[in-house]
Amino acid sequence: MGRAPCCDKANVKKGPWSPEEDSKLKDYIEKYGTGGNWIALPQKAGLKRCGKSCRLRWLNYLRPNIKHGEFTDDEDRIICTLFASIGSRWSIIAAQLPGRTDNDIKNYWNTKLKKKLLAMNGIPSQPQRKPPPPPPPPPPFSHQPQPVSSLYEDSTAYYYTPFEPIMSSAQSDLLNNTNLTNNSSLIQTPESLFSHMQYHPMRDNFLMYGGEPSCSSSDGSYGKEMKQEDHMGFQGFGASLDYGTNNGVNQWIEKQSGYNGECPLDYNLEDVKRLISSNNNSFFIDENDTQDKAMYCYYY
DNA sequence: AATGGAGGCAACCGCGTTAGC
DNA sequence: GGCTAACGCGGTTGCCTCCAT
Repeated sequence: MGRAPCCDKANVKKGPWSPEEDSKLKDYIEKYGTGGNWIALPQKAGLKRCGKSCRLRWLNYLRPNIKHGEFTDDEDRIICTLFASIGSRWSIIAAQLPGRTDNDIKNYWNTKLKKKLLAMNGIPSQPQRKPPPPPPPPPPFSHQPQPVSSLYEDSTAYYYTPFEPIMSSAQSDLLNNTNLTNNSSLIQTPESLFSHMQYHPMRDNFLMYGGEPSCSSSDGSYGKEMKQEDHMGFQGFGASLDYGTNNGVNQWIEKQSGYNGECPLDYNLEDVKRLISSNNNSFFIDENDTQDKAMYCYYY
């Protein structure tokens, strides 16, 4: 038995929005707000649309202060850096880019930025090679012995790479043949990154992202406070982060997830993540440490 | 000028999560 | 605590435009 439809599909208009519909929706929301109920809104506003469709239209297009058009270099950097550390969590990334929506960023990444990054490193956007043969199934929780990762530290937070590269020899070759360190313009230091992001490492036991309501289609949910008890996993490559309690200390906990297809990325995407993360030497890490790193935060 | 392919983007779909009862 | 409706998110689809042939 499938999920009940959110609306009566037969009596709902689909497809591109007309200016009249836009106007109706905008006028209604500006007058009455969303009322916290998107399902009921289209009827009240005189629209033959699904509530979800109205919500998406409002959040991605009609809302005030939405930015359309070219992304700046700074925005490119933030997207790349966050993608390397948290993957395709577009709503979180969008929360760091005022005026941008997650849909916008997702489209931009998929159509332009990914190619731009690959091109910078001389990698064709479509794989020219056959995918490596599937690795033998690893024993449960098998993982290359890893040195204890040191942490990038500032006064309040630590940054750590959650994705120790686990790669096939072909992938390794790819990286070795890729001169990344000369092409790090898309990458930046945590200091500059977080200063741009208005990152608030700690405020009254809440982790804060963003200094103003975001334009993500999460309706600002990621610009809101994340309670400590929230279990928000930051998945990286080969590992993920969970916010939880360890020995009575609330902290981001690294969880090994292995390279087993949980992250259904194609090779290009993985390549990109490695390209970015392998560049971490120049931006995410303690200068005195040579290990790959990304973001990892402990809070006390 | 016609046509086919590629790229870009808006919108939809389905599922996990959350909140209210 | 369980159920259900609604929300939020990421992946995917489909349409439109541009460009090369």
